[in-house]
Amino acid sequence: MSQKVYQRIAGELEKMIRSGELKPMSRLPAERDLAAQFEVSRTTIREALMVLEAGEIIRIKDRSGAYVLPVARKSASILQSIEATPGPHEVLQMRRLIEGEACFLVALNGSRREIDAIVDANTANAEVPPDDTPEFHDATKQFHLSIAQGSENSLFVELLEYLWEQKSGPLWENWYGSTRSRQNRIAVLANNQEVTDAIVARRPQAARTAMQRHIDWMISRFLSY
Amino acid sequence: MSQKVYQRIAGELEKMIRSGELKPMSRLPAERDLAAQFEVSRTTIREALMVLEAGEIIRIKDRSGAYVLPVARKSASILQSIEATPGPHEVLQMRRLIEGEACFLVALNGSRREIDAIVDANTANAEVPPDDTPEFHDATKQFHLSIAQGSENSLFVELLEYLWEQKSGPLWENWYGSTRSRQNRIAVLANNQEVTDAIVARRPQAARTAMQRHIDWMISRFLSY
DNA sequence: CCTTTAAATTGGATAGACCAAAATAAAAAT
DNA sequence: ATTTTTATTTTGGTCTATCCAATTTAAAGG
Repeated sequence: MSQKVYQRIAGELEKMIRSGELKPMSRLPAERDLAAQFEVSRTTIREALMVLEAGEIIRIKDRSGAYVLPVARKSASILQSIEATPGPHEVLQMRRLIEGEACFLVALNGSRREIDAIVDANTANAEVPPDDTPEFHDATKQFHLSIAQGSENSLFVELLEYLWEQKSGPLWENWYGSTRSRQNRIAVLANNQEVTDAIVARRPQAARTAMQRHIDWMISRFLSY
Repeated sequence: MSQKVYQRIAGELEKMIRSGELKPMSRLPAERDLAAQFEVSRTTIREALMVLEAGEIIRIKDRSGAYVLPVARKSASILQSIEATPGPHEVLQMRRLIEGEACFLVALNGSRREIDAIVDANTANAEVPPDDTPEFHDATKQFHLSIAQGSENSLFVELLEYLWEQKSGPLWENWYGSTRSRQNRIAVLANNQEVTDAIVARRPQAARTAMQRHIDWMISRFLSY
C-alpha cells in the first residue's frame, strides 16, 4: 500500500546481492537496463540506487556504473531490518506503568516546588499553538518529564527519556500516520489539564487513572491502524 | 573532486539537522521549495532525500512531507540510557511496578508455555536449599525473570535484568546485613509459591498484589535499617 | 600488437507533466 | 459558535524526454 516502488526495487536488488546472485565487485546493469528489466522508469531505479549507496551496499561511480561493494557482510538488511528495538506497544505499555505511577507518587509526596513545575509545564504546553511543530511536541514531552521528575526516582526520569526517544523505526510508521491530527493534539492538552488538576488536588488515584486512560487511548489509536 | 550535487545537498541538509537548525519532528520544506532554495532540480533534491531517509535521519511520508526523526541513538539499549546508579529504594520501587505488572499481564494473557516456564522456575527454586549460596539467589532471579518473559514485553525483561544487577555499591551494604537470613529466604519461597498459584489460577489482580506485597516487604526491610 | 580515433554507453542533472492522497481552506449544517 | 461537508490547494511518487560530459568500447590505422 504505502510501499513505494523505489523501496521495493531497492529491496529486491539488495536481496539479489545478499543471495550472491550479484557478486561483490561486479557491476550492476546500466540504469536504463534495470529500468527496462524492472519495468519502471529510470528515475525510480535511480532513487533505489541512492538508497543502496547510502546503505553502503553499492558504490556508484560517475559515468561508469554501480558496483557491488565487497562487504555482503551482515545478513541484517538495512531496509526491512527486523530491529530489536522495542515496538510501539511495548513502549506505550511501559510508559503507562511508569507515568501512571509517577502521577501517583507526585500527587502523594510531591513537594510544592515539584508541583509548581508541573503546573508551569502544563501552562507552557497549553500556550503553544496545537500545530504539528517541534515546539508543541517538545512542550508535551517536557510536561511528562516534569511529572517523572516529581516522583523523586531518577530511574523514572531516565527511563522515560529513553522511551520518549523511541519514536523512530519501522514499526512506528503507522503511529506517525495516525497521530498527526490537530484533534489529537487538542485532546492531549485536555488530558494534561486533567492530570495536572488531579495532582494539584493531591488525588493520587485520580492522577494515575487520568494518565493511564490517556495512554490507553494512545494504545487503542495505535492498534486501530 | 567529483562530489555529486545530490551528495552535497544531502550533506548540507544533514548538517542543518544535526546543528539543530531543523528540529526533530519538524517538517522539511516541500521538495519544490527545496529545489528553488538550493537552485537545483527537484529530482536532485529527491535523490538527496533518498540518502537521508536511508540514513534514518528523516522519514518521508507519502503526500505529506519529509520529517526530521528524533535523534535516535542507534541500537541504544534501555540500559545504556541509565547514567547514575540508582539507590536501593529507587530500584525496589521500580521493581515493584514492573514485576507487579508483569504478574498481571502473564496471568491475563500468558500462554501455556510461558506459564509452564514460571512453574518450572518456581519448582527449581524450591528445590535448592535455602542457604546463602549463589545457586539459590540465581534460582530466585530466574523465577522473577521467567515472569517478566511471560509478559511478552522485551523492555520488562531487559529492565528487570538490569535492576537485578544493581545489588552492589555502598548503599546496599545495609541491605545485605538485614536480609541475609535463612528465615527471609524461606519467606521468599513462600511468596514465590503464592505468586505462581495466582498466575496458574489466572487471577491477574491477585498475582500483582502478591508480588507487590512481597516487594513492599523488602522495601520495609530496607527502610528499617 | 600497440596507438589513435571515432562511436556508443553511462551516470549526472534538468524540465515538465500527471496522478492520487493528504492537508488546508471554505462553505454548509447543526 | 462549533461541528461536519465539501472544494481547493499542496505534496510526494512516478514517468517521459532531453542534454551533457566523461568513460568505455569498437574501429581504424600504424
